[in-house]
Amino acid sequence: MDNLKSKKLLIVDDEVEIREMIDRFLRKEGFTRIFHATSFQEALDVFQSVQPDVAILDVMLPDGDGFTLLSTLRKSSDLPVLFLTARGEDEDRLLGLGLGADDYIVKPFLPRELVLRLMAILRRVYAPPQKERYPVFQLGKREVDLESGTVRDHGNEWPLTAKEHALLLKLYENRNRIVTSDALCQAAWGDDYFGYENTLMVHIRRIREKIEENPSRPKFLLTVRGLGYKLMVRGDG
Amino acid sequence: MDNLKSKKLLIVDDEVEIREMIDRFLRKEGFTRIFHATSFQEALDVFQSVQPDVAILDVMLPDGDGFTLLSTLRKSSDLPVLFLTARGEDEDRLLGLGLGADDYIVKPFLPRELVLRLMAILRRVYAPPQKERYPVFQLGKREVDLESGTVRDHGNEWPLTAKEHALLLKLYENRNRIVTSDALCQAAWGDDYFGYENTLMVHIRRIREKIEENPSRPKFLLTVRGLGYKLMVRGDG
DNA sequence: GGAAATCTTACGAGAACCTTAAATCGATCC
DNA sequence: GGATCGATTTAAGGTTCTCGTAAGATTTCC
Repeated sequence: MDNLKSKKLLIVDDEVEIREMIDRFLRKEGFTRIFHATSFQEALDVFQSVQPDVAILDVMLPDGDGFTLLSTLRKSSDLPVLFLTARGEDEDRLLGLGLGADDYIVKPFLPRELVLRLMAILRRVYAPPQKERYPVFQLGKREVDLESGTVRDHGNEWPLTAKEHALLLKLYENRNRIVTSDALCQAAWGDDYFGYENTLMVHIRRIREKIEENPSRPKFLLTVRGLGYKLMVRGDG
Repeated sequence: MDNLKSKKLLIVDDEVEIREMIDRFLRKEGFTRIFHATSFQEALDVFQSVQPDVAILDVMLPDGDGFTLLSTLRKSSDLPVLFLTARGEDEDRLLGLGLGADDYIVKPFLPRELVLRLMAILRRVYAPPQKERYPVFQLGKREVDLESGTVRDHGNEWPLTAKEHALLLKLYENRNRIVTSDALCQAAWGDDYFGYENTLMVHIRRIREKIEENPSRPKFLLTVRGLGYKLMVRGDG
């Protein structure tokens, strides 16, 4: 999330107070790379030289308007743009958004709102769409889907609880290797847990009841006496 | 996008210089099929013969006004229209837009602006309707249509509220995966929400009442204790 | 055989979640 | 500028299910 705040911003507005106000507020919010431009021409120059990641454009500029600037920019880039304007009429809004602006703020506005909308744009454009955050893998006939938190086998389906999910994730991340009981406890309870040893065993048992055909003779989640446990997974790396 | 520039334009204005100026500028922008009319009557004739795709109408004409012309045209067609006028009063604007004009430009104007607004109209009217913005999917017997914001089952139909829509969208975007309560709250309320945990639960319940046959024994929108919720959807990827 | 490590099962506390109703908010219409 | 209606939030009591504990059973290894 915070890497979004290291993106390069370009503010184009001919009014110094507004620019400074925005700049101050954005810096207070954690943005560091803020560039300014006062006019249409200067905006194009700065755009060339700094290659900003997002622009905040005033509609009214001394030597042209923001709409025209946007459509000029759009010929060579798809820079995300937030419009800033005193004119709040619907047509203007349509025009701006039709040209491919990403958002539109009418003056006067709350600085807070500007930041929120800006962050929304940055997230939308630059935040990598997180897919497949959790692994899905096969254990013999059964599929362990940490994505949806279930173990499946034909028609059967066993849901995993939060603790089981955390433990299985840790085990899978270290698959085919020994994971100490300490490491497992840490994964499920955090650093500062001092419960009974037995608690972990009970959870291991519960996991085995879901992933093993015969929980008492485990084939995948194996005990390593004196050390911990290991999850044997073949294939897929 | 460029095929929009092959649309037939009709310019109705009694001042030759203005017509010529617009004509020249539009041709420079790539428009090729531009027709002219000088009066109310001529406009109707040209309209009959060339069947333009969009019209730029001056409000003041020697033998009538643009508003009347528009309402005459509207009897037999829904030709998109951009008004051009020296009178910028709000009533005129309202009158024009009320009659179904698509946009309104006050003289003097930047030629650039005219083009932009014209393109905006053309895009709006002639651009192929962009495909569904929101998903429509099946949950058992019921169809969840986020495009129209309804859940249907045979004759029955349940409308979705704004919050329900936002939550269902987030859930569907992450279908078959666990979505944390935090992520759901963020989707429905934004980053800076500090309401009660319970609020989310109440909304989940409402959604279940619409998408589940037995809301108390959900089959699709499932709770994952300690983690969040998941919407189980089969098929379609 | 005996000690240590691990397994297994059952149960209850309490957290997490559900449910319903009432209060509040907000838009729309007289 | 109220009045009204639906959407949303708050509130409070109820329910369910996870998790941790305990205690006896079993396995392993010397």
